[in-house]
Amino acid sequence: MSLRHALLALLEAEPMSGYSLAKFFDQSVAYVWHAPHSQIYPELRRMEQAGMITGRSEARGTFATKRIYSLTDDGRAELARWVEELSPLPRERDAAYLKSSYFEYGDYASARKHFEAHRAHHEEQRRRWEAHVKQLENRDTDLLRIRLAQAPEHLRKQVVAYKVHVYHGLIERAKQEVRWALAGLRMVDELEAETVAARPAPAGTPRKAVERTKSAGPPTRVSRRHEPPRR
Amino acid sequence: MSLRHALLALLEAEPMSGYSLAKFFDQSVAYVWHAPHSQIYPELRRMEQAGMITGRSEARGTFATKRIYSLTDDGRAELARWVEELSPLPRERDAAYLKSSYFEYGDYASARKHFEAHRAHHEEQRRRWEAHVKQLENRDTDLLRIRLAQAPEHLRKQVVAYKVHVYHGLIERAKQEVRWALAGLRMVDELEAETVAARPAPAGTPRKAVERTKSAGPPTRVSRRHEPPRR
DNA sequence: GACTGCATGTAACGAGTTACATGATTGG
DNA sequence: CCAATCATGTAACTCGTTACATGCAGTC
Repeated sequence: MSLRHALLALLEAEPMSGYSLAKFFDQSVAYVWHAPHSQIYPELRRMEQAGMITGRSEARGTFATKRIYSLTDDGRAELARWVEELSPLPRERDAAYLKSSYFEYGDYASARKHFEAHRAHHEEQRRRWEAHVKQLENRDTDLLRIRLAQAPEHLRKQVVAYKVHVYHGLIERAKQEVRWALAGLRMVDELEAETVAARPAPAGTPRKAVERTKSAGPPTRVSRRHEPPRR
Repeated sequence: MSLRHALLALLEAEPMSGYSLAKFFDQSVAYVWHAPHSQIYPELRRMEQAGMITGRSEARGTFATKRIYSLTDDGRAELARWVEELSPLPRERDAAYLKSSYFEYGDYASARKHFEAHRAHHEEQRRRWEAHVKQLENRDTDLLRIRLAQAPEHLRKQVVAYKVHVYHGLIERAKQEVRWALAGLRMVDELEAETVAARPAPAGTPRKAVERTKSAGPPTRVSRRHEPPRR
């Protein structure tokens, strides 16, 4: 139930409406745990039901109202409990790596396209995280300012340090993914070079022809060969 | 829909029952994408409905039967399509890092406990992946042998290479996570040392006493401080 | 005859995604 | 008055988790 606890942590900084919560969420927690507003509003109602937060309606303009939620003691206790508690680390589930395991069902161009996209994605992520960690280090986000203003002096250092450490971790991860993608691209080059070497084409033959050069063997399109196993 | 395509890929190697599928799954794909059998059986039925696989019932002993699924041409096409297709990389969602961002709500011991568990988990993962990649490199798993026996010669190298690359990536990731956890532990030490320095205890005072040494200020247990925000 | 492995499921729930939907307020 | 932004939702669906449930087959 990470969403719930992320919301508790945000409300610990300051009472807010669901809308502001969603805004702050996008600018902070969402870098680590994404959630759309359609998940936030109902969760807030469930949390209120469970007594972790209370909402009071506040006027907005003449006719409209908004609902401001604040933490209850139970909510604070739940937040503390969650932070203490070791949660089981999730099972591995990585769609990109799964697909990469089966690139032999596609061609070299496809493998390259995927590794290239992987690289681009994680470079972008890295940029975003680096920008954000810089803000954190300068204590330059709205949320952090609020939090620091409230935290007792001896905790301020920790408030920043833990978050910075998390973002450094994310950045290193992103770098690792970029390295992995680049190594993947090099690997594809090598595999292709070997294919070419194994089937030497007459000088000047365009690269494309590689697919169907040898005449030996059955018509071997890449994904053929599917008789039921003889046993 | 990664589960579906993982199953297609397994069936591409050899027709199998749901049960064997689940077994092979656990010994291969599950290192990258975990799924329990309760998810596999219904998915197989849906895939049959969709025409990607066909099942025939086969006798087992005198009374029992089992259902053996094989890929159809549509299934093969779907597998090829999926491998070609760029799927959007998933949004970040990391419960452990999220919680780490808020370690200031717990005490140093709790932060240490978490980083320590993180380290242990990823060291274990690394061991498992290293063992598996060794098997892959030696072409020493049942599934890989089947696959290699069927694959046209020019694809064999790729079949192994892509998988090995994936596991190398996972191993590097695990190492990175271990480094992150260790850095976290060092950080906690530093934070605690600073706390001690800021509240100098009489020489000879045992470390434990740090928590309640100074008499100035309110009774400040490390994880206290949860009055509603005064403003 | 008991235990282990083979074989296949259901049901309830929780979490997350995408799309649709509506209306008030504020500032230019 | 129009657009952006504040504000709050619902509905349908997919995916995944956990627990419960059943029964045959082979072997010691």
